[in-house]
Amino acid sequence: MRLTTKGRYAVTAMLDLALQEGRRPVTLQDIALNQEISLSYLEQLFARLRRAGLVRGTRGPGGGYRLAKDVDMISIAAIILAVDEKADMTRCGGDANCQDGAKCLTHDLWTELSDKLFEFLNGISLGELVRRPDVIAVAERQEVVRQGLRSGRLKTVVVEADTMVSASN
Amino acid sequence: MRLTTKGRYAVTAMLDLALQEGRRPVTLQDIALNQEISLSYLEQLFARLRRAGLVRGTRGPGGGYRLAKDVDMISIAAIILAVDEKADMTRCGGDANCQDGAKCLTHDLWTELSDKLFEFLNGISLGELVRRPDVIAVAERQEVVRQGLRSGRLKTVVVEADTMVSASN
DNA sequence: TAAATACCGATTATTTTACTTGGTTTTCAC
DNA sequence: GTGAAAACCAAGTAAAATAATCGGTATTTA
Repeated sequence: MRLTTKGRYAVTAMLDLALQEGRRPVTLQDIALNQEISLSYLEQLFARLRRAGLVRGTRGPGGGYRLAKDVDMISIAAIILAVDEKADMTRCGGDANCQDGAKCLTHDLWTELSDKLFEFLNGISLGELVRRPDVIAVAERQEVVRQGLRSGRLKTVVVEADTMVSASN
Repeated sequence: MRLTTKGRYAVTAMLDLALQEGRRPVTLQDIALNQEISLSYLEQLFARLRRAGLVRGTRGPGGGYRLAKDVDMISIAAIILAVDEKADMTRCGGDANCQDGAKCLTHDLWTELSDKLFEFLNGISLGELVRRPDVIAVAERQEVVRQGLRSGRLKTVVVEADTMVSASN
């Protein structure tokens, strides 16, 4: 189990998707603007997420990405594993024998810790994070900003968004 | 909160120290052989660990490193934070405002997740890992191997160690 | 048919990780 | 005191991972 900014990008992007489930698919362009990350890098990440069966992409105008499963069936661990390399991290080649034949103790201890960490992150789903009470309001505000970004009128729309929020509350 | 091989090196090295608490200090040379990692890189990691107040070094022959606190007072999280850079990972510069003035929702969600992860790793101490029942025996075997490494007779000593283990049980 | 999107592969730039080198200090044992 | 074993230190380099760039093709909608 590894956890780097790469994993963070993946998780936050997936959160982005989760926050808009039921609406139209989310484009990578959207996320790229949102997350301030290059479009092409996102494509690379989403290629992995798709291969891992976590998202489904639809092409053409109005297309984008949707979650491939229910938000509660997607764990943080699954997302991180999807974008990480083999995540070997053991240098003992997987078999529990290293150090010239003697069993590697610290390796075992690390593996145990790593397993605990996996279980922990595997126990947290996207749904769990997204269903927080205070999240909804901000999500709606973001939806407005998002539409603004799409129409290309950034600066002004942000201001409009602020007003519209107090209206929609 | 980040978790890379760098963190793993630090944690396993600290485990190495924890396993030998009460005996003579552990030299980085020892750990370098054990962990198959360069001595100088270990020095860099231990410089951070020392600055973080997690280990104490004593110079001269017979010197080495000891834990600066009780094994139960050293959390995995503390070790990882010690060797990591500032671990910013937010790209929002710490203040919770980003995305052109609108509050960054996914950033908040990530922060929350990251906090949970920290608490989790902060709740696990070196002592907790090291006190596992099956650990003791292997630790003793390792002690023999370790002495062998010091005397430079690696191959033979590993075989000896195996016999000595069955004797010492 | 044009535009918007996913999808793809190769290359490059940047950053981080890990190693190398060549020291100095401190301390122990002789 | 002298020599060796260790921590300590700093600068530079190599290797790997991360992130960005470029230049496309394939699909779908309007």
